[in-house]
Parts: sequence; C-alpha cells; structure tokens
Amino acid sequence: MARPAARPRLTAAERRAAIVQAAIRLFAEKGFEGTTTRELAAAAGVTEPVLYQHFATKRDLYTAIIESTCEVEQKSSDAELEAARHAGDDRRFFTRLAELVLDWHRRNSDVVRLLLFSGLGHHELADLFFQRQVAVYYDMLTGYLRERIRAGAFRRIDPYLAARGFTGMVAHQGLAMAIFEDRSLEKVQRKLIQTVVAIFLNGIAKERSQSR
Amino acid sequence: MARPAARPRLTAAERRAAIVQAAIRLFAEKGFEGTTTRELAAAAGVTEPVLYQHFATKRDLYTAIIESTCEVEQKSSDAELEAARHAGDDRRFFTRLAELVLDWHRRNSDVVRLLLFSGLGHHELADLFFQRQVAVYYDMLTGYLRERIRAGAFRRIDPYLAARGFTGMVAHQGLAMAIFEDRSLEKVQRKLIQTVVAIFLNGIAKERSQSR
DNA sequence: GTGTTAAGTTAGTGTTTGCTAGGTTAGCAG
DNA sequence: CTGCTAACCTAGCAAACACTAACTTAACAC
Repeated sequence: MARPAARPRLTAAERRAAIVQAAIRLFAEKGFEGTTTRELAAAAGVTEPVLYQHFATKRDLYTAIIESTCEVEQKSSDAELEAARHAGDDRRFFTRLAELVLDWHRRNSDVVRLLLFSGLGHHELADLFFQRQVAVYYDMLTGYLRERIRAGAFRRIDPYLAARGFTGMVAHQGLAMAIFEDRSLEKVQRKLIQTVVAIFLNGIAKERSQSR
Repeated sequence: MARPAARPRLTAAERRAAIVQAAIRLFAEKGFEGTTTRELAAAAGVTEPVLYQHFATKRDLYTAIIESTCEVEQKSSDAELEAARHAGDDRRFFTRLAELVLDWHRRNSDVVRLLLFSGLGHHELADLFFQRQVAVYYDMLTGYLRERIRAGAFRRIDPYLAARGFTGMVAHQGLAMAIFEDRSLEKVQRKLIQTVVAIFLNGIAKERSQSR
C-alpha cells in the first residue's frame, strides 16, 4: 500500500494544535456552518475521525478555538505604551495606542472575523473575549483619561465615554479592514492616526494651545 | 380535508414580499448557511416549493434580500440635519448626524447583522451597500467638513479622514449594539453623543474657545 | 356553471452533512 | 523480536440538506 508520502505521525498535543490552527483559518473564512468537518480534516492534514479523537463534536472544536483566542491575547501590554504613559506624553501615548489597535486588527484579521462570526452567531463564548480583553483595555484607557483629567491636563469629560469614542475612531477602521480585506487603509494609516489623535487630544485638552 | 385554517391566498407580489420579510429576519439572525429552506418556508407561512416559485435558489433569495436592503435606504436625507447645515450650527449638525447613525443602527439591527454576515461571507454584493450608502454618506460629511474648513471654522485637517474618525466614534457603538443586542447604550446614548460631538468639534475647531 | 390560471400542497429526489465502528500501522519498552 | 499503546485510516451510517415532479384547489373571467 503506497504509504501516504512522508506525513509524520504527531503526538496528540501537536496534532491538536495543528487542528486548532487550521480550524481558526477556516472558521474565520467561512463561519461555523459554512465549514464542513471534511474541510477541517483536510486542512489539518488528517481524516475526520482524527478530529473526533481530539474534539467530541464540531461545536466543541469551535468553542475550544474561541476560548483559545481569548487566552492567547492575555499579555497585551506594550513597552512603548508604558514609556509614553510614564513620560506623560499624551500624543505619544494615544498614537502608540492607535498603532497597536490597528496593527492588531490587521495582523489578527482571522481572529477579528472569528469573533465577529461568533458574536453574530450568538455563541455562548462570544462575550468572553470582550469581557476578558476589551473590558480590560477600556479599563486601562479610562484609567489613563481619569488620571489626566485629575491632573488638569484634560477637560472634565466622562472618561469612559471618551475612551469608547477614541477607540471607535480607530477600531472602526480596523474592522472595515478585517471584514472586507481592504488593504487601502494601510497606506494612509500613519496619516489617519495622526489626524484622529490630533482631533481627540485637541478635543479633550484643557489648554487652549493648538496641537498641530 | 380540514382546510388549513384561514391562511389567505396571496398574490405573487404579496407572497414574495412576505418571503423577503421573513428571510431578512432569519438570515440576519442565523446567517446564510445557518438558515434552512424549511425554516424560511415556515417563517414565511408557506411550504418550500413556494419559495422556489419566487426564487430559483436559496442563494438567489439571499442576493435579492441584500439588493433590496441596499435600495430601500436610498432616501436618507433628514430635514433637521439640513436645517442645522444651513443654519451653520455645527453642534446641532453633528449631534443630529450622530443621532441618525445610532438610531439607524438600533432600528435596523437586522440589516446591520445581515450586511455583516454578507461581508464576512464574501458575498458578491457585500460592498454594494457600502458603495451605494456609506460612500454617499462619507461624501456628504466630507463635503460639509471641507466647506467649513474653507470658511475658516475648522482647522486644516484632512476632511475625509476626519469624517471617518467621527463616524467611527459613533458607528462603532452602533455596531456593538447590533451584534450583541446590547441595549445598555440606549440609556447613555444622549450623553455619549454629547461627549463625542464635543470632543470632535473641539478637536477640529479653529477658534480657541472651549465649547462646554 | 365552466375553463383557465396560478397559488398552493404532498411526497419525495439525490447529495452532503456530522459523526462512528472497526481495522491498520507506527513507535516505543522489554 | 514481541507485545502494547495510541495515532491514523477505510468505509459507511442516519439524518438533514437544497431542491423538484406531480397533483390539488382557490380565484376570477366569461
């Protein structure tokens, strides 16, 4: 029997990881119902029964993937961001923050699409990511704003609503990129960030100075 | 033969409209692959063959729905918005604009979800809505900003990028509402709009005055 | 009434789906 | 070399899927 080329026999953990990796791509591309177990197996380089050795059902695999993407992103601190924070350089801080958000959307468009699919599909874990990741992010940004308001640098706006506003200015463009696989924003990303950061900082600044 | 209650026999146009209506709800709720033709027929109050008298395939129905939502929304002008525009009242203009965007997202969460599904699913008509509706909206807003910049009311920011920024501040919250069926923003909608409009206008204002 | 049209139904078609029983083979321990 | 564990396959199940052929019946014109 012509042995099937040189496909190595992996350990359970390795094979499981390979399956998860392939499934993220497929589910992100076509959604849960749009992806068949046959496609999943083929993409992972195995046959269907192997899938079911690692995951009891197709939905279990889906859930495991969503869970894994929620955990992977835990360590989301950034040196440059912290440096800007401690230097009290607001422009540097928000510019870096916008860069991080947009770069994350571009680099992890699979995850973005996956989370959108899971949200639209009412998956039970859909909110998990947003509670674990987005809430933490909002807390951080709200805290920064509150601190700077107390320090007298910013006007007395509601820091949480301002955080949502700033995030929307940036993340909305990231979403559009991820959904439509639109690369046109890449070219103007720097200018976009410059513009929205300038608008935001001017918008909340207490000082009457214009920041270019 | 016990005749099936009092279900009226509709004309072709009426039945077709009823099918489209039911299909919008179902596709918006569960996506294209997540919805079966049996469910569609049942929701429209008919049997499957009736669907196929009006639409050759399931995908044809899907496409017809997306197309119809693109055309319905054509007349998107607003009296209050135009009044604010001609009065030169920027705060009133952007406040009304934000209201319109958020209210639209809330009232048409079906359409929002449908368009997100179609975008994620790479439907050929996915961009149609954005070219027909969103591009027109951006043109309008960009034009307004350009005009006010020329009049000396706003700083010399890029009007298109500013339009995207402002829209992101508002629409991002609307998307979150539609995807997660989150009604928590309704209570703070007025305050949110007030905050982001104040930030935006202060951010692009040429005058050194602080607006509230 | 009677004939015609078209809205509606019943009862399937072949195919694809998620999933599995049972057998095969690689890799390591002794 | 031998035996055992577990990674992996072949082959196929029952159910659900998109879709349809063939029939029935309501509604209107004359």
